[in-house]
Amino acid sequence: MRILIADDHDLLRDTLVLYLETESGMETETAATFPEALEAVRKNPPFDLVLLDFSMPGMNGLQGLEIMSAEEGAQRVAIISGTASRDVAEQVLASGAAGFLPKTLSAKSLVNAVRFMSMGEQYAPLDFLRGGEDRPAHPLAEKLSQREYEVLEGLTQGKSNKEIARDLDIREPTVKLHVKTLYRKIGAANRTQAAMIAKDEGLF
Amino acid sequence: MRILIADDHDLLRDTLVLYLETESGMETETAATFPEALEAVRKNPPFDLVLLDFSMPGMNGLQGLEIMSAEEGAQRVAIISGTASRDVAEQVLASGAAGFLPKTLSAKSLVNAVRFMSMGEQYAPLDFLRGGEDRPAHPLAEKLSQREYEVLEGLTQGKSNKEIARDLDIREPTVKLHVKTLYRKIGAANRTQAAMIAKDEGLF
DNA sequence: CTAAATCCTATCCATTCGTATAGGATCCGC
DNA sequence: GCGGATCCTATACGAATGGATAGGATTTAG
Repeated sequence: MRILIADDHDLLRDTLVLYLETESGMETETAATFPEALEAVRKNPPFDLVLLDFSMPGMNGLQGLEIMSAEEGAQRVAIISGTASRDVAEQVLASGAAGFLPKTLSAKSLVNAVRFMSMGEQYAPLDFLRGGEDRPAHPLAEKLSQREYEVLEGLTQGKSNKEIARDLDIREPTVKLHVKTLYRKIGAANRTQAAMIAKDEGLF
Repeated sequence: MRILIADDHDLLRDTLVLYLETESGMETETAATFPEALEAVRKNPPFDLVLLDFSMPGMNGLQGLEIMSAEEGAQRVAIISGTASRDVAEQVLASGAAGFLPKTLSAKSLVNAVRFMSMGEQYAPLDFLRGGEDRPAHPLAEKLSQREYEVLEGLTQGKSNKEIARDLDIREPTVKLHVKTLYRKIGAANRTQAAMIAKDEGLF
């Protein structure tokens, strides 16, 4: 069982290698950047499982996942992330990844997850995905209405009011109202601040 | 030697505990949130060193550091972070923290750093602080001129062009030019996107 | 049912933003 | 010294944003 661990955090790599090799007898290889990971997969295939950090140098989020998934030498690809939200996790799983692992997982759970995934299953911590179809119970998000929350999401993507209106199928003046009211609720002075606040709070 | 490790990433806590206890014979305690850490420090003092994750629940960046530093039971406080930039690291050290540890550190370096700090020294990885008085050698930041970089910093703080102009002591039209050119360089369509990109890249 | 709360829509207007365009200053390599 | 590149400044204008205000629809509490 060969595993490639790509993460720019040395600390995390050290841990994973330690646990996976000693406790599961797996063969591990590591990379600190996305290009390094790609090189490893091409020069030294095949890997049963490739673990990619969602935010590491050269990895453009989902884009890196797509590229790695297309590699011959990478049987299965999973994403590991310390900051990503439920939204991102769902996108990752929808893209056909073998799994999504938040860094809040314990070492033991992680080893189990890796075993699980290398058997061909798709893994994600359930409590991470739970919460119905609406929004997560976030301290800040709770103050916003459904619409305002959706508008805020558009803001964080740098969209204009017009684009947001189109996406949500409402009129632009309405969007502007929601924008203004959500500024008050979260304490932002303009759209950029609103987006930064949302980002800092870990929404989206 | 008693150490408190506060981080919402189970994985990291497991690692640190493992390394510090087995390799250094230190006594460790853990917490997953800032309030938990505070409680531990109050109920079970004293700790020779408290390691705080810069972005964990309840910790408001530097604010959490200040609060913990004021605690009797916390002899020394250090910050550990996976995303923070050089700017943040400098602020942390300026606030009198015992050290700043990026998560890109290897497990071995980290154990050494903890030992170093618990001897009363101030620690930070040199290559993290190096780079003179200008900007870090960031892949994205390198493409920007000094001015553009400064303007981008203002953008990430949600400032208006006028405010940025005042802060940098240049005219507003100039700011607008810098804003426009940096859009092209980093691939942003508007100021919010520029701010989000800068944030994602870990600048500031 | 009535009233309050919430959400969607809308108009008006001042400010800010984004872009085009252009002249002048400074520093560099040749 | 003389291009050439880079940076700062500036003007002008259309587009987008932010704020005030108000009416109608829907839901919820009493």
